[in-house]
Amino acid sequence: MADADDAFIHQAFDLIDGLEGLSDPLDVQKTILDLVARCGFSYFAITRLPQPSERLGPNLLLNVWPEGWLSHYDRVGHYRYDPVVRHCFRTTEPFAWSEVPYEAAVAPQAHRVMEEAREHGMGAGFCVPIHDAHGFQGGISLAGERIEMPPRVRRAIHLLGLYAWSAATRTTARRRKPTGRLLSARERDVLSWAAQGRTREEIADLLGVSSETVATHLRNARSKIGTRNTTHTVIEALRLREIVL
Amino acid sequence: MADADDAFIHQAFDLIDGLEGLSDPLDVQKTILDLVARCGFSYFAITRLPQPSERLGPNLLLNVWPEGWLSHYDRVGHYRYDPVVRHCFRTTEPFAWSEVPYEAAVAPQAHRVMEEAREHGMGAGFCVPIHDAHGFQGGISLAGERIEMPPRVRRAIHLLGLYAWSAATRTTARRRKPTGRLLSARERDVLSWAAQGRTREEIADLLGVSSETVATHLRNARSKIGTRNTTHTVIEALRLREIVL
DNA sequence: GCCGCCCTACCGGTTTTCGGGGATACCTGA
DNA sequence: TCAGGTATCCCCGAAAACCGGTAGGGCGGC
Repeated sequence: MADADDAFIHQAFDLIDGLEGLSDPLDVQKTILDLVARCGFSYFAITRLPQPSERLGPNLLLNVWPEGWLSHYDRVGHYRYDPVVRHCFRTTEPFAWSEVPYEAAVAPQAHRVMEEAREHGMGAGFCVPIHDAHGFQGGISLAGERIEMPPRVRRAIHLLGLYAWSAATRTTARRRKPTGRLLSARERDVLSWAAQGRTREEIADLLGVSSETVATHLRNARSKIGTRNTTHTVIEALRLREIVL
Repeated sequence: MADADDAFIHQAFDLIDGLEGLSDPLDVQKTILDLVARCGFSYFAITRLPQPSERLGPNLLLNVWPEGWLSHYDRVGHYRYDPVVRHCFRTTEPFAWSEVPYEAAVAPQAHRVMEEAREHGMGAGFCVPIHDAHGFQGGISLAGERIEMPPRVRRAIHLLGLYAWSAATRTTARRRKPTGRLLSARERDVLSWAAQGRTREEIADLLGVSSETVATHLRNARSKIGTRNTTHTVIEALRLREIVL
């Protein structure tokens, strides 16, 4: 048994070595699925974190899901209630779906997501959350009818997930649109200064425009993001990654 | 050579298995140092991310540094310029110190940090950044006079670093003070609502106090953090982890 | 018991922001 | 060509935030 585990580990390391050379995301996908099939995984996805208003679909870097699952998931809006997604915000360590705590009584939608996943042939799953300096960014999800994953194999898959993420972002980078910005450059400038506590007059001086212009930019940013005041706008712009720090 | 690598990986996985059972941080420390010594590492540390005004010392979970290095590092304020620390904000992947890009010409302080590390017997190093849902949280640093680390070993150390972080935070949790808060509970409440774009009146209603009280809390929070207005205070409070989301 | 901090509350005056109107000019893609 | 987005500027009244000082009650530590 331990021998089988070690064999798996070594193959996972080989796979990680090989990931660097791949340039087609489909190769990444196939290579990984071949290996993890041994643990009972038939499906998997690598995805970026969608914004609350977005769908999951456009944010998937790679995915092999059961027929119709993704479109159903997006149509019903499961993303907002998926307990696996929620758990990604709370932990940095990988986890099995079965380890995710949720109260079916207080979160019926969460329960429904898991039940429907089961009906689609995903009775068990494993997730590796990905975080960076700005917080949660995405994750790797593996799923199957039933899975068997000894501790050491689990850790190998953890590591594999991290490098698979790197490989997936790298190989899909060029075909992603340049992050469909919501705000204009000037609006982001203004909000960045506002985040530093500057008043309109100060920002106007810093940017070399009139304070009326700054007010207009703030107003337009507010209406674009749909926020209530400057503080709210700055926070949301940060969350939407329109501005940094 | 590959056999030696595989032996290392095998032992690293054994070590990770063993980490879960440890309760004394010094055991964690010794176990890890024993293994990585094989790559030429003599020193290492596991540290939380200090706030810009803080010193590194109190944030170290575990550390085995050369004599006098830490006190020197803190006294000189190296933390603010350390290019290794800076790089942790830019990447999620582990990296060797030698891979950190910095311009000695434009960042003389950064150069000085690296030169002084070398003089203290740390000619080479390796760092595993740790991120969570709130961004960069800390890292594992390994250092030695000269190091040898084949790619597969590097990845094993990557994984080891992640679990060492978990073990270190777990085993040192109880002896850490409850994060010396700057703001009071009420001030944090008020700022959390302000981050959602609420006005003083609305917050007053939500908390069941008068809007004058809310104004006082905001004023006190401002003066404690040293910020210019509510927007600035909310942003800083987020950065200081006084409030979340 | 006193000191410091927290939570609460009030006031008057000043500064800043908000909301809703405008307006002109440029550029880009349909 | 023309619509739509961007960037710039202006006005004004209303709303909100900021500033400073003041103050009572509670609670924990020295």
